[in-house]
Amino acid sequence: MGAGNIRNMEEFAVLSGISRPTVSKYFNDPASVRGSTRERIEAALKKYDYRPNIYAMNQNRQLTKNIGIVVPYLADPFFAEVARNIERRCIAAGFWPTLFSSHGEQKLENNILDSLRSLKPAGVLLGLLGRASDRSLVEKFCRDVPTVLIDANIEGLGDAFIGSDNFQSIPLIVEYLCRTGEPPCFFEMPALNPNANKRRDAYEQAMEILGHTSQVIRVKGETWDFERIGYEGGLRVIDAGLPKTNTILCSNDRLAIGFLAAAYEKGIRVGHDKDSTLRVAGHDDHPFSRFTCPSLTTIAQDYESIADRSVEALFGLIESGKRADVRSETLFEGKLVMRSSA
Amino acid sequence: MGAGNIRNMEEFAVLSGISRPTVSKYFNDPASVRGSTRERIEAALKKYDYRPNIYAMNQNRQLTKNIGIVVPYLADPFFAEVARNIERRCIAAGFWPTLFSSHGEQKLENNILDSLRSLKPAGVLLGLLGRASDRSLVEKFCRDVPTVLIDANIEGLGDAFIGSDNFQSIPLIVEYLCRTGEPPCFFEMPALNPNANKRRDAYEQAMEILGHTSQVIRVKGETWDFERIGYEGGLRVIDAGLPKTNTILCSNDRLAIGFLAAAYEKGIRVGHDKDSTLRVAGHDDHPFSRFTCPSLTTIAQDYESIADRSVEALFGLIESGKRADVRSETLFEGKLVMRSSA
DNA sequence: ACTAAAATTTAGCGCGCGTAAATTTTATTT
DNA sequence: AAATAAAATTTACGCGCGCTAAATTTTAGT
Repeated sequence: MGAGNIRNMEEFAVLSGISRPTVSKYFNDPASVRGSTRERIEAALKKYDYRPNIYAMNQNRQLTKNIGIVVPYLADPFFAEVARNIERRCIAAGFWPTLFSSHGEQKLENNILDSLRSLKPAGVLLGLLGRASDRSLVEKFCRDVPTVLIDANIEGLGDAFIGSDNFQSIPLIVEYLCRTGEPPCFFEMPALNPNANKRRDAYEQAMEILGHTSQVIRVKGETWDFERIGYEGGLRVIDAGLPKTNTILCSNDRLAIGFLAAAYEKGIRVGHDKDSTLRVAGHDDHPFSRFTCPSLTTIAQDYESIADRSVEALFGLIESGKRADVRSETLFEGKLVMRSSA
Repeated sequence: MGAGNIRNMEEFAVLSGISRPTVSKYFNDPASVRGSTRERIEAALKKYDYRPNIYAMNQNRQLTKNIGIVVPYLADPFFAEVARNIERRCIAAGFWPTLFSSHGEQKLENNILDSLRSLKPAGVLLGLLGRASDRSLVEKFCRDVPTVLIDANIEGLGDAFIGSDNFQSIPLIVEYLCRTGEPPCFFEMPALNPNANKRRDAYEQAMEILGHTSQVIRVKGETWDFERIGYEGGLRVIDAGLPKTNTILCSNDRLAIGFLAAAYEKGIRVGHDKDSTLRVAGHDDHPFSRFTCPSLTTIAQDYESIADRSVEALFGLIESGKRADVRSETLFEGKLVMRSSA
């Protein structure tokens, strides 16, 4: 018996020998019906391959099973990886995740929030652009929809924040670099989001504690093509004469990838060995950092834990049915990944 | 006047002084109502900020304004880039694109097709896993939903295919490599989709025409972590003694990135200059290929044209209201991008 | 066998909108 | 200005399911 025959839940209910309200209950939560009932429904399901009309389902529901996942820039494999992990967990929990990318543009981010409103999601995992975000618009959104912020911690926004602890990870790698060679200068990322400034501040703090002088390579612009910024910045730095140190800590791996390209092009050997004249380190453990030349010493963020905790936090909100009394912040520690570049 | 006041289209219609069905018509196509009517509705829209309930909208519609975009592996920036371009065009045309990634897994791909069915999309842009796809399931899906295949051309599936012309691009780069140095061997990608075999075949053809002997470095496995495969393959090839040529054409850039990492690690200098002992080329012009060490000579696929043409093809299908009589195949030519690696 | 609790069924309203058919308004022509 | 066609609007109905309350059946425990 094919699919197209069954037009609605009523028909399917008759065919499965169960009343429609019970079938409805089953689709809302299979565990809410008796085992024997569940079996009969599932037997009919295999036989007739019916699925409820999601539009009719969600129309009169105060809350859907939808979950929005928003990332600022999907072409960044870091976010692709985060999104993938989150997606999987949502599906496993019986939700419908929908992935959106702002592609670095405020206009798109605003459109996404608009669309999300229409989707009446049970909750949203929101990776904001940061500085380019429309603060008041996002604020309004967060008031209306249970929201967990990820990656970029915009003060006061959302019911919770899950991200990485820059003030742990940066000192960790700064100390490693100082132990094993010259104290690093810091190649900052564009000030797109709070992570940018936090990482720079964490660097300066760590350097001060260790008794060294900070040295920051500043960056203009607000674009997300970090490789290019790292590359061009690298060329500039190298042409203008290297900083007073042979060690460069990049604010993230994508910058480091660009920087490595510049160094390579300029014939400067990068690495922690004797033959090298420059050390370069990154932050994030970007999926491709294992395959840079040389392989990149960096801080690994725990994608799985971040995804786990984010989804947990959101589900907590959803299940409680109320909004968070206190905005919680969960920061994960990064792990030092020692490879060849520093 | 705030937002929350208006509960449905009826209320909004009263407030705007237009009948509900006309308002409904407006939301379906603003151009379908008289100019004066449109102005009154839009004035009310600014004043009251109402938006229709998408679930109620789509419930009784034979066809929604949804468009599904499916890619096999979103963590690959190539697909992220394709998806971004397609998304933009769909939005511009007033559609609701939804992005899905199979993340390399058949089970996920099947789930996505399942979900898509429920979404009743006007059409789908489908980048299939390829060999890992459930052919009969996809076939069924394509019968039910207007579908344009992208990237991976699975024979007979979908109403149209848009992709790159491997039999143009591979000979192009093979000839370039032969002109400028030793004839290349070919580092194949895992046989995940038709592109894998086509590129290898195109290589062999091109070599034969040029009077050279083909030499293929074969690869086992069916995973999407091409960098790792390129890296491990690179180590193997280098350790076992290089092939009879100093030139390696990789089936795609991600493999090349891994290969470059292996070469670097082994202290082998890659490039087209005199000091180098190895040349490496790729295919696709991956967003990061500009920043490899050395920068990667490759074939650029025209992302924008591919996105344009895919969306055009799908809109054609949607507007015509009927399915394609003949399955069309549109192949875009690649352009040679000469950088430092070969 | 009896009882309380849990699950299911019956019955029926309402959601917010699409849409066909009937009617009115507007634009065009004579 | 009247006639006619075309466009816009109104009337009226139905979609598929959520949800609830009351009635009934089934299950589990004494």
